Amino acid sequence: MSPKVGVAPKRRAEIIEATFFCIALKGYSNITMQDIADSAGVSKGVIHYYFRNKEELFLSVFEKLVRDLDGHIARKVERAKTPPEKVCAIIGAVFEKIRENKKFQVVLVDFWAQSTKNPRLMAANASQYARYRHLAKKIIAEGIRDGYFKECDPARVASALIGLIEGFTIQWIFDEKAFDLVRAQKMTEEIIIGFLKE
Amino acid sequence: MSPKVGVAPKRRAEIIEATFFCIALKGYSNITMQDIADSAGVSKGVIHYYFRNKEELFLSVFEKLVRDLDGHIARKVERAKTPPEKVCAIIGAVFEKIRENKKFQVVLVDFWAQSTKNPRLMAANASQYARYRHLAKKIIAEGIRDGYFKECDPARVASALIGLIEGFTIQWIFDEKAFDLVRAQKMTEEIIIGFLKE
Amino acid sequence: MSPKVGVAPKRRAEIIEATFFCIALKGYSNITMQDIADSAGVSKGVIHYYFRNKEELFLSVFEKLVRDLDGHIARKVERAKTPPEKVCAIIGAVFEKIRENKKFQVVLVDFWAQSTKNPRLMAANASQYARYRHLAKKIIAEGIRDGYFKECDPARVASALIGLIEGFTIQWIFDEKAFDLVRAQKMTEEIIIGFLKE
Amino acid sequence: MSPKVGVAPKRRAEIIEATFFCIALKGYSNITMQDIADSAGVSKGVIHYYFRNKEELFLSVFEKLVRDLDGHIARKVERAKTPPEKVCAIIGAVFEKIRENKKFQVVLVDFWAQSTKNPRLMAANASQYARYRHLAKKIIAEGIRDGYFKECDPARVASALIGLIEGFTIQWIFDEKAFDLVRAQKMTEEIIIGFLKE
DNA sequence: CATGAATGAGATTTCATTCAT
DNA sequence: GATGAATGAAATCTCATTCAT
Repeated sequence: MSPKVGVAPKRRAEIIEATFFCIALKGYSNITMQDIADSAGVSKGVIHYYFRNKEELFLSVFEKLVRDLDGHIARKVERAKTPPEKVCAIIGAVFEKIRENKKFQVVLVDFWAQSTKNPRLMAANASQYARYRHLAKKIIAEGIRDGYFKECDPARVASALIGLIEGFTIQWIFDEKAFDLVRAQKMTEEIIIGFLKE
Repeated sequence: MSPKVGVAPKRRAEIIEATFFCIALKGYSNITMQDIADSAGVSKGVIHYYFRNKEELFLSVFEKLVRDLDGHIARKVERAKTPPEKVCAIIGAVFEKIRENKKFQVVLVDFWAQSTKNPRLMAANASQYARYRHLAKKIIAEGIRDGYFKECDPARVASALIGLIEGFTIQWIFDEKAFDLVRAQKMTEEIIIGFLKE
Repeated sequence: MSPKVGVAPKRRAEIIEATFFCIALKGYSNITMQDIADSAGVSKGVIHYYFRNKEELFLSVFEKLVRDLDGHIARKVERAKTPPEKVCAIIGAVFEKIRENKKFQVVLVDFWAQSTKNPRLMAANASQYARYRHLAKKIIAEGIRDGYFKECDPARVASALIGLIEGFTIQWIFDEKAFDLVRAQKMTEEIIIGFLKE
Repeated sequence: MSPKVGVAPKRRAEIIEATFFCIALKGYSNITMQDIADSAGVSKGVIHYYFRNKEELFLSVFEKLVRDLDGHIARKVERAKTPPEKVCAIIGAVFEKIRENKKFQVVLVDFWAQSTKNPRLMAANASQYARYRHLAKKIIAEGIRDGYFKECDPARVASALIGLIEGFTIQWIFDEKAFDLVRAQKMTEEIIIGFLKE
């Protein structure tokens, strides 16, 4: 029957959210704990009460990011029926996420850069992409088996699929006006589905 | 450019080289001027003699990086004769560069991340990709005109080409064993040339 | 004494006990209230309920320490009959205490060091040793009067007695294997009684 | 021909000296780097320029302390001729040091207390006393061999000698007025030499 | 040209203490 | 009585930059 119980998880989430916005705004290594505290509307001490240190906090932000994207992709893929639809679901899920919140990709790139110094982050990045490739590979293999796609190496096409998505979004965050993101998404589908169907 | 150019270009180049290695090793925002001084075998003071400040130095490193890659691509493209060969020259140039020196891409990603905070870097990144897209677009347009490629939007295919290259290399730096880079290069050619030839 | 005494003496005693163990383990100024709370199995808040602040708590630990040792010595001395036996009782009491619990001396040294900053502690330390010297002096004077000991300055021999005990135990806590504590005790008796009997 | 060369060792020594005074004044764990900086008349940064961190600095202070005392004892012992004179030289050296600078012992006790937490300090303390015991043991053994002292265990008497010295000085720093330090020194000689000669 | 000692602002982190529940 | 979330002051440490020599 202790007081304030139940506040903790909410407060944790708030701090993670605030940190996400700060990273998007100023970049991973330019934020101070004070920035985060101000943004979350709490005192500096509170952040260390919930997170052992800066690295722990940032890792939590990254985990939430990945969990969100994973969930979004999974839900979209689940709803799709045929393998081609599922491939498009993956593509659509990522492009949508970026389109609806450009910060998403900005923060992701920041995490990429930090992984040089942080082995845990490096491993997390590696496993994230491995997971996406694995998902894509499974769908493509299924498509080949069921006659939707031509005979090819599913693993390699999976890498290309993930690569094409990331490659487009990267270019886009540096220059939003370079091309239209919706068209980039269609182009991705066209190229990958085109390649798979012959 | 930067001040005091011409005083001792060799020393300048050495410092830039040392900085490049340091970034690759520890990441942009984890290096100290002391790290760089140690790596270059000079005193801390001397770095400030050649570069106004840390940002100036890092920008010089970035400029050199881009200049190197630009030159490498240009030389390879020049040697190619037909548009398809030229497209493959671009692909080959980048993949080769990464393969021969993984640090290259690592440092590049680091610069990407820093551009959130640094408008000059953001602009430099944007213009780099714009330049590559422009080069690719020109070649593709030429290919369409000369009947090598099917009718399509050269700009969009150019974006896809650059995106696919970057997407592959990004995945690779997180996990070298995820796939073979030479095969990724072939896959890129296959997908893009396949798409262009229908 | 301290406020709120009598509210729950058992809880108070538990906290003092836990604090004693923490000091022995990590040292006076390296412990946090959290350490103590964890060790006592209570919440941080409760400590401040029983003790105004950290200093008050630490002083209580010191007081208990001294009270324990005083009682132990008094009981042993009381049981002894002749002055030489009483001198040996003092020696035996302290050595026994240290032997049975090395932490005892470790914590004591820690309190010594803190007295530089804390006048109350300084006074407490001074009075503790004054008390022991006084006790020893009284016994020695009695021994001289009753013909057990040769004519000498009881106060000075008392200082030497206390000094020899402390000097041995100090060396021993730094290196248990330097010498055997039982033999050190015998040596103390031999030297002091030998000196007193000429 | 670089400037300011030669300043470094002097500055290092100054900081060590200032730290020593601060410890004597406020105690090991109550000093801040700012206190030391102020006392040394330099900026906070300078201290970290010369010493990696607080622990490193404090260890340097301790080393200097020990080095000073060691040298002082060695010089006095060297000048003495017979074993009894050498024993008195050890006793005199330590008592003199404390008498001429009470801070010496205060700081030493502080280091003792810190050794609970710091294994390096613990080892240093242990080795310091082991060294003193070894020196005393050698002298006593020599004295026995040459007929100056009665047959006895030199190691145990050495421990007693060191113990008696430390025990006296400890009591004295808590209460200067408890007894006269010169008389304590004489008492130490009387007791130890008395014991050794019969 | 070159050095490296010095600075000082600012970052992370710790922790005794308070207080609403 | 008891909890643990919250505070904020203060401590350690880092580091780009300056500058006398």
